[in-house]
Amino acid sequence: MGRTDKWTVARILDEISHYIELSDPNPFKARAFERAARAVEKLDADIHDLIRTGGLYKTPGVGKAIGPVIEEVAASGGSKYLEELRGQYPPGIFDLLRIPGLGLKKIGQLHADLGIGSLDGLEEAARGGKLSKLRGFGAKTALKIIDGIEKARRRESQFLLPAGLEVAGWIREKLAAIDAVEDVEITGSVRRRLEIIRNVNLAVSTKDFDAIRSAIDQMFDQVEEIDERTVKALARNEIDVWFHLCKPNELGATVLRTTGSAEFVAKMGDAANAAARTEQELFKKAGIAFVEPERRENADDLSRKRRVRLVEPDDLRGTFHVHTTYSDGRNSMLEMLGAARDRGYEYVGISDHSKAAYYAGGLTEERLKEQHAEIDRHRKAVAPMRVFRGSEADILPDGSIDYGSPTLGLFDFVVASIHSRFNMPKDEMTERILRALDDPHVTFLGHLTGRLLLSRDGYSVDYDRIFERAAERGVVIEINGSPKRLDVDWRHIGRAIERGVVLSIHPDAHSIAEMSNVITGTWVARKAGLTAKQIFNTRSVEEVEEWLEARRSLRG
DNA sequence: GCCGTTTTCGGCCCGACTGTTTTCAGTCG
Repeated sequence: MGRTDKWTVARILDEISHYIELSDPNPFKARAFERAARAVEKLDADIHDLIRTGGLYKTPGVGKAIGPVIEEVAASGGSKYLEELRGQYPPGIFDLLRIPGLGLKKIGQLHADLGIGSLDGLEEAARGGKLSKLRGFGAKTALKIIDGIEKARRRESQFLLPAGLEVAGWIREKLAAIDAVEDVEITGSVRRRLEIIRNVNLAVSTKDFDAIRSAIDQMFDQVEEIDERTVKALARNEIDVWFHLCKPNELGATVLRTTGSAEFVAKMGDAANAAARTEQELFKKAGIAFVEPERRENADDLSRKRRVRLVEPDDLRGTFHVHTTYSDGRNSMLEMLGAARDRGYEYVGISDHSKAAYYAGGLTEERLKEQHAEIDRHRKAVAPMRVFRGSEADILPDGSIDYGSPTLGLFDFVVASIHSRFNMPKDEMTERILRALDDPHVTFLGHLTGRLLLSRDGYSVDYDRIFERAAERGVVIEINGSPKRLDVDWRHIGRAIERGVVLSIHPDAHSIAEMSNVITGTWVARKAGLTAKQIFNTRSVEEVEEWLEARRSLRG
């Protein structure tokens, strides 16, 4: 058995905490497991070493009940206590959390009183008027639940881009190993880097269709033959995978046609069917300059005479908006700085949450001092990479920036974001953000709408007024590369550029792995047709320092 | 369940909102 790491331990403690909250009236018991999970995540020492040296029980939050659970998980990889809890509930019980307004307390109540443990069961009870019998469940709640279930069902056939990429990459690798396969290309909305996808598409060139079909049959349980050249299969994570088979000299056309979009392909006309082994060759034959897949949502780019070189991840020379364990990040300051340096960055901006973001472990002024001292201690170790001290500071309901003036003056940069009071009317929300943009401490405007793809709509704001003001005040607007945010939406970026806004690609990283969110972020910029020059963090460290210095002089 | 100490129970982390209440519980960030 492999060595259990601290993340496994934390995950199990979190799951136990969830189960406890379902049934235990004492909220502090569940919270104790959660706190222990967070404490384990933040451990510097190896968990096995800690147990051996007796340090485990000195960890704050670990006592005589949780301690043995951690020891068991570390030794065996599992927990009998957790197994026992799992046995008391149906396996899909936590699916119900996808319904807005339902938390663990209410889910526990639904299960205890009505035996509900799945979306189907919940829907039946809600439609049958059974919920009103429960304490705390009224008419509005029943309506909200029915609405929530409908939304959840619609989302069942939609996936975030990374899920599609993972499946597509895995299948491509398997297919490429088959002798009869000449070539295989990922196509469809995944190739267009659309933020939400419905299926995965692959174009497979071969001289032996039968061999490919039987290989696909062996790879999947559910396979459906649509026609002689098209096969549909269901991947493990429920994504539909379409295989488009073709002869080698048809690959160019098949890749083009199955990449889409439909509008783009239609505009290509007969050229889309030309014989070619690659797409590049097909474009050449048609006398059309190659259009990047990200730019094929509509046909506009086809008619352009010249193509611009779209920004690429390697163009980024640094980034901002990186979290650490000082607030809700999972990796330490040094680990995150190391991750930035490993990407070859000239600079990185650390920005943990501000103190109003209490739930995210926002930093008090005291902790801020400690953080700045730690940054100073690490400067040499990560040189020549430059470290900027920042904050992801809350835009408070009145549009002022958390911390206020003297403290804000300590930062090299500020990412101003909204984390509370999401449901303000559009006008008020717009005024709130406009006021934030007026604050000379603000360098970047963070995730503009606060949307969470497939789970939460963003708040409504007047984009054009925001873009105008940002341009006027010289505030850079963030492209948040987190795959579940991708905020601002690429569809709005053109309007920002027209008004003179500068954009910057940030990972909003809460772990080392999430530093690669800059890549997803770059795709957003590419979909909007942006070049490296239009992105703030393609600038050199000297240029960025100069810009930040100029901003500082505005603070008066 | 953990913690601390005023040693053996009582407190534990916030604030707004919503829908259900008639004084509050649950959700959410």
